[in-house]
Amino acid sequence: METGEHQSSLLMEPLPGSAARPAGSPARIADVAARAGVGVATVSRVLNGHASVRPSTRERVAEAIEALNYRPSSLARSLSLQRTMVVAALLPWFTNPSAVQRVRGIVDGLSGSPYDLMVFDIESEDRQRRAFELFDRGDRADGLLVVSTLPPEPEIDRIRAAGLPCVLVDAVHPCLPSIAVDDVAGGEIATRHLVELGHRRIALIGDPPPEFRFEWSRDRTRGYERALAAAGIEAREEYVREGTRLPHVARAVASELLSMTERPTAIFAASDTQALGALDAARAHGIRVPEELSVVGFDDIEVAGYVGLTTVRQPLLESGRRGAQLLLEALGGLSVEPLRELLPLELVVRSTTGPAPR
Amino acid sequence: METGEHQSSLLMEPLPGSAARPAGSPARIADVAARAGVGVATVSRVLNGHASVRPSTRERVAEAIEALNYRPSSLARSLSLQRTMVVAALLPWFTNPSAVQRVRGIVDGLSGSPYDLMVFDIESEDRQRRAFELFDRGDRADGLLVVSTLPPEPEIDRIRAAGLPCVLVDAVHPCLPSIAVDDVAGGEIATRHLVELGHRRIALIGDPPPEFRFEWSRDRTRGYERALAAAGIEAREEYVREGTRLPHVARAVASELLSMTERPTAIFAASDTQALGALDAARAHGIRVPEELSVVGFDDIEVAGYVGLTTVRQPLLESGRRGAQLLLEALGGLSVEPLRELLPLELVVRSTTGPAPR
DNA sequence: CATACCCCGGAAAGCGGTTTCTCAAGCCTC
DNA sequence: GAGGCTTGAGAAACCGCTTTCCGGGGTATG
Repeated sequence: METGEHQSSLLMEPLPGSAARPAGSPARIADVAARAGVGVATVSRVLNGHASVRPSTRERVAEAIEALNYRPSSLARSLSLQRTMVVAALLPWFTNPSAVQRVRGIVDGLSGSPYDLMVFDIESEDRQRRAFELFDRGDRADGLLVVSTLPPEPEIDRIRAAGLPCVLVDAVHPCLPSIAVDDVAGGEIATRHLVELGHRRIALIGDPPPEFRFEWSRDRTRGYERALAAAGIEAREEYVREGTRLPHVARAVASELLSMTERPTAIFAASDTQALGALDAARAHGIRVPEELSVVGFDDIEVAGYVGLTTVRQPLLESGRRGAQLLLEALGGLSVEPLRELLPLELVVRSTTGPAPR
Repeated sequence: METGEHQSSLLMEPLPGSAARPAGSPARIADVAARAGVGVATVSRVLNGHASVRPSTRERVAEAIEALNYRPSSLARSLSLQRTMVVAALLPWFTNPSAVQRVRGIVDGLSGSPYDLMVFDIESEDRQRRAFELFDRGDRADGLLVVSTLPPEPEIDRIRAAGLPCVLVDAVHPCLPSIAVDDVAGGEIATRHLVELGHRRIALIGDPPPEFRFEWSRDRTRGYERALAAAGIEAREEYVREGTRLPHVARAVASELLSMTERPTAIFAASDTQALGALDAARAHGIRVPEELSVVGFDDIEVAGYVGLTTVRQPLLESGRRGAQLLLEALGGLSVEPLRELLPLELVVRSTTGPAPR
């Protein structure tokens, strides 16, 4: 008796055709094949419109697919094909206004292409690690857009080793193509504007030091210092502050500045978000803008227009679009050199800057 | 001679250990196993901390992993495990402010959980179809959050058939748990506010008819009509307009309203975005707000505070957070009934509404 | 000294597809 | 009517990992 089921395969084989599976689980290609009375290869051929399948056979397969409400597993498909038709965008703080704008550009640049976009948040160190674990082998996505952050060095190695196309947006690395702006120049433009308005006591609110290896805030600071030097103004350490972009943090930092005995007459914020915090703080202190205090931001996010914020505009949307285009080219087989592409900056003067108070 | 290589496997086997592969491709588990002189099963055991592996063996494997810079393919892993540790959020217009806010809530609700979030845009019909093709079998993500849209009916069937946990946010369906607000009540609140200020000629700017099976705009319209009826005000068809949320569209629609011979004294916009468009249009027409025109929005997005827009606040962030929580519960094995959870609404009066002009 | 048991670790069977290889028909031509 | 070519379709290898199953070698026990 026992020996009767030694191999078992012959006994089990006939079953899987119909209701043999846990019932809850979706149909597999084998189920379809069984129902249509053909081999799995044929079903696959029908699915992918490959080669020649006799119309009558195709019909039978189509019916089986319909009847079983079958849809191939995109995961298994990707594994087999070594291709996902997905590109991933990895970005920290992906809910902040400028990031959103870049994503919008990416969506735009990808529209019409056969690739789908997956956006991945890497708010924390932990998520960052996990994001790269998911994507750096290139099996979850065919291409990567890394926005406003730099992958850890080992990840860069892995990405290059895997031959995974990757474009940086708002970040720069010698080994990878990137879309960015000249942050030093940007810092200079903003600061020079203030200098030309007669300001001498100019403060700066920057981002905290490189979490996520994020360096542009430092570059903007360098531009700020350079512009001050050019105007023969002494850079005062106590006028340079750092804080995250969280609204209340930015406000608190600005508030400190405005509480100083010799308070600045102008503030250059490394982002519009922080500039808005500064405006808030000024209002709270009863300081009039721009009569008593000038504020310049950076980015030109949508709100900036609404509140009349003077700012350095960078083409956020364009950066995403361009990054997507570059990535598509790389995916299309064109070899993209680690080119550093710079987008233009532009001072947008609105109503938060004015002549220095005398 | 020919017969010598009949099976080939014995001849080929020894090679894959080292440089046999295309060189560009990342190491596989077999490569690690070969280098460590163990079987793949052992490598897997080491990777997953499973069962007992002799320390010395573990060490050898670890070295091989290190040397080859190996990382398991998350794709293959998911296929084998039938689990991805990823939840997907599908949403249309995911770059619009209220959606962003909800996503922020989702991120928040998921933080601390072992699940990663993938955000997927379904701007167009096409993308929507593709998104569900990717996710409805549950092999790309373990759970779904569908935001501000309703999956097509066949997709809902498939999702349920696959036993894929799915929570709706800002949308309602009898078969799925959902987080939403009472849009009818919301429309009523906004409109009643205007009525109480003495307005009689109250216009409405709503969303275009159900693309993506999106119905709340209609509900808000119903609330608007109900409030008018309650006040004994005749609903005038020409005061009810529709348009997308694109800034210039909203502005154009509002502009039409403001050009009417008997123009409305108040506008209720079905979203803040559209309300902002209306404010823009008013400015262009030289119409003072709120003296000559009152405007009420819906959502209370961040900008609303900055520009002083009166609006009906819905807990955007909370909706995302709650949705994520519900999904996590479902993923944890708790059976979540298709419960319709309603979040509270609140009128926020700022400076764009005032007494009707006499 | 032989037997039982435990600890390790290898072989192999999935997971759900795609694709190559191979072979059986069917058709055409000479 | 036989041989070559095309067409159609199944078997099996493969994508890269997990896990079950099973056997070999060591130690403890009778």
